[in-house]
Amino acid sequence: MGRQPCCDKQGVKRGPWTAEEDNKLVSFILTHGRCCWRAVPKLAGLLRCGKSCRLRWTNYLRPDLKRGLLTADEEKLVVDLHAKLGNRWSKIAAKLPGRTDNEIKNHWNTHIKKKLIKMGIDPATHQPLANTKAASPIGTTSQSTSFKSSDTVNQLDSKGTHGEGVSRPTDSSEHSSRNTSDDDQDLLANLLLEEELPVDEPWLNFESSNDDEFSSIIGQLLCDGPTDWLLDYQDVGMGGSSLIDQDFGSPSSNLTEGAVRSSEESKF
DNA sequence: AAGTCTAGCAACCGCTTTTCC
DNA sequence: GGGAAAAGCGGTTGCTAGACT
Repeated sequence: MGRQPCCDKQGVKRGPWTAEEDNKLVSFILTHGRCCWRAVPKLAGLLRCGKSCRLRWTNYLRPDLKRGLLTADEEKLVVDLHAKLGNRWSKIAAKLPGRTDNEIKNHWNTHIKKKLIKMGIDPATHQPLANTKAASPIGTTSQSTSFKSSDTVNQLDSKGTHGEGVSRPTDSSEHSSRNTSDDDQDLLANLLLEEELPVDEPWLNFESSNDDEFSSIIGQLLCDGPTDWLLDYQDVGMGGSSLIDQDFGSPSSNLTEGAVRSSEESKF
C-alpha cells in the first residue's frame, strides 16, 4: 500500500536510449558491477530511473547477448518450452543462452504466434484451433498422440489438484496470475532442470513422427487445404530440421536479416 | 512522390515476488 | 512476523522503417 514509485517521474528521461547513455551505463557496470539498480543512474550520471537502466542492460547492453533473429533450433525450443511452461518468458529465456525474455516474448508475439494460428494451432494451448473448446472432432487418438506437449502439461494437471486435464495454464489469462500450485511449480522446476528437453511438437518433428494418424492429417493439409501455411512455416524458420526443408529444399530465410542486424548493432 | 498501413521491436507500466531490516 | 524497498516479470504501448496504394 502506498508504495513509492521506482523513481520520481520529474527530471527522469524516457524514451529511446542514446549511444552516450549506453556508454555511460556500460562503462559504469563494467567497472563497478551490478549493484543496487536504484543507485545506478545517479552514480553513472544518467537521468534515467533504475528500472529503466536494469531493463536496458538486461535486454540490450549485456555483453553476452546474442543479436539477430532466433535460429530455427532456438525457435523450436521456444515453441516446445512454451507448450510446457506457457508465457513464462524468463524461464524460457533461461534455456536460451544469450537471449532475453523480452526478445523471446516479442518474437513469439510477432512471428511464431501468427504462424501457429495460420497452421490452425492455438498458440495458447498448442491444440488445434477447432479443438480448443469442444471435444476433438478429429478423434481422441489423434489428439493424444500428436500433441504431446499439451498432453504432457495435461498430465501435470492430473497429478496436481485439478484432475480434469482439459484446460491448462498455458492459457494466457492464467499466466498473468501466478497462482500455480506448489505441485505444478515443482513439476515445472523439474522440467526446467531437465538437461535436454525433447522436442515433441509434432509440427516441428515430422520426420521422427511415427504416428500414422498425424501423418495423414499432414497429408490432408498438403493435399486438400491451402498450402501457404507451408511457406509460412518455412518463413518462420521452423522447418530447419523438418521434412519440409528436406523434401522441398527451402532454406531458412532468417539468416540474412540476422546478419544485418548483428552487424548494425554490434556496438561493443 | 506522398500518404497510409502494418510489422517489428524497444521501452514502459504495473503487478508480484524476494530480500532486508 | 510484518512492512518496506528492491528486483523480477509479463503485458502493453508507442515509435520507426518498410510495404503498399
